[in-house]
Amino acid sequence: MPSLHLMPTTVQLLSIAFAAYSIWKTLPSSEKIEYAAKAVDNSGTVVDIKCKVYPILSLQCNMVWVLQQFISEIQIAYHNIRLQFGPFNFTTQHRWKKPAVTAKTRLEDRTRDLKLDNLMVNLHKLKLILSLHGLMSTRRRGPFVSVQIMSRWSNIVGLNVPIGGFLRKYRHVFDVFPHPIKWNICCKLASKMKLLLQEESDVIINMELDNVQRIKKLLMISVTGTLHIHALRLTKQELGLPDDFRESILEKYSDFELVNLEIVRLIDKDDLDEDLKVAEVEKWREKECTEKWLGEFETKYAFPINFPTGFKIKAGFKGKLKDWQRLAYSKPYEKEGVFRASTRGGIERAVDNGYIVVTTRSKKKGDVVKKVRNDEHNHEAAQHLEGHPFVRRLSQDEQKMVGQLTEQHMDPCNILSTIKKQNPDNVSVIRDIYNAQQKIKNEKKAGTTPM
DNA sequence: TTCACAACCGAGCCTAGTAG
DNA sequence: CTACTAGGCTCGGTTGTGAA
Repeated sequence: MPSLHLMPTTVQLLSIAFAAYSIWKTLPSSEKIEYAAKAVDNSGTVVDIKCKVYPILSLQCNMVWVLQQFISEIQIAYHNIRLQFGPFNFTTQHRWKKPAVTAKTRLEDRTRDLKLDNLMVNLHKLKLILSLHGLMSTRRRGPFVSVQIMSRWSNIVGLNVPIGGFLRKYRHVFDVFPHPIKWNICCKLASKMKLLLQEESDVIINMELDNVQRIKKLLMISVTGTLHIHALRLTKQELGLPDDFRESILEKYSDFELVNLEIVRLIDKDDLDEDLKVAEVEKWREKECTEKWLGEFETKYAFPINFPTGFKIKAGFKGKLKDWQRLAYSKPYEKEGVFRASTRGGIERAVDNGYIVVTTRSKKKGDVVKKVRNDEHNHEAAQHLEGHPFVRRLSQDEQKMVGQLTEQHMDPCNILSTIKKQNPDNVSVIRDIYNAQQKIKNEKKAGTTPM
């Protein structure tokens, strides 16, 4: 059946059929057999519906069957009067069902990278297991924990299935056994998993020198030459740093200096090995130049790009990609001069603290929006984070405060300044206060709506 | 028949744009 | 400054499918 938004007449047809059905079902049985009615369509035209609904058997008189009868009759009627959209009814407002953006259409539009999807699923499982292991290792009584106690950790680790099933599912990780004396079910790490954890900690110890190089490179990229230790802590898993990297690396090696408890600095940045200042991508570019005979113009700012399986390349995409690959940007180890980000091809490209920033323009009704949000994208390290909605988010206490101050009829701008006074680190903007007020109002409305 | 996995689907949250 | 809404995103539950 065609979708409604493509067939506007179907909307009218169905609405008239439903109207006819709602009258028909209230009629006594004797009048139901031969049913005649007049329905009025959206344009005001009266449509005669004569329909024989027979035989009156309960099985055949269900809603769908009767509606089918009406629809076929109305189709004939419509054909006869030739109701069409046009000057006759063009002043009336028609609202078509807009194409729904559902998970289905989203999935259809998306190019799935199954490898990455699987990787993320497995990573999620691994994190769950590791957080369970972390909780298990905090127990003092021994190398095993009662499953009953573990079941209380479901909320802590974010487990949404019963713990018993989860432990049984990963038998190679968890060893479930009855306690020899108490006979309650206990759990300990399987020997295979213990070996894996030991192997991982050995690898981390052996990687110490690599980790030193890695942190050095990060500090070289940093515009100020310093890094927050908390930032390193947040990415320690990705960087492969040990838990005690502050003591075992930052304090141990004389290349680093702790400015204070939370900031680390690189000593004698200029005396560093020149090889360290070469990004891996430069090696790839050199290879491209020599192996593919590409010019410097083509490869100077290019990056290796891999598309997920099944990625559909649209017409003109390759050309745009080629243009984008040529856009200049400040390289991470270049400190001299400030580069002005180009806006050629509707795409901006710049390096922000060592990360590549790519901004594509939003499109509306097929036209590219000409507005450039920030023409000077290349800038020094952001001192304020208002541009990032995540850091602007109000805490629960602050949201509560917005609610209380709104009830006291305080102006949003004053609410904002009050919050900022209480918490000088707060980087929220007036927009966030409006949104918070809107949210509170919606919550109140939902509470008063009779269900 | 059971189990694991992939695909599907919709609810809900949040941000930001826009008209008035 | 408010009200409304589009769009992006995540999450959790359900359904379909194929292998053991």
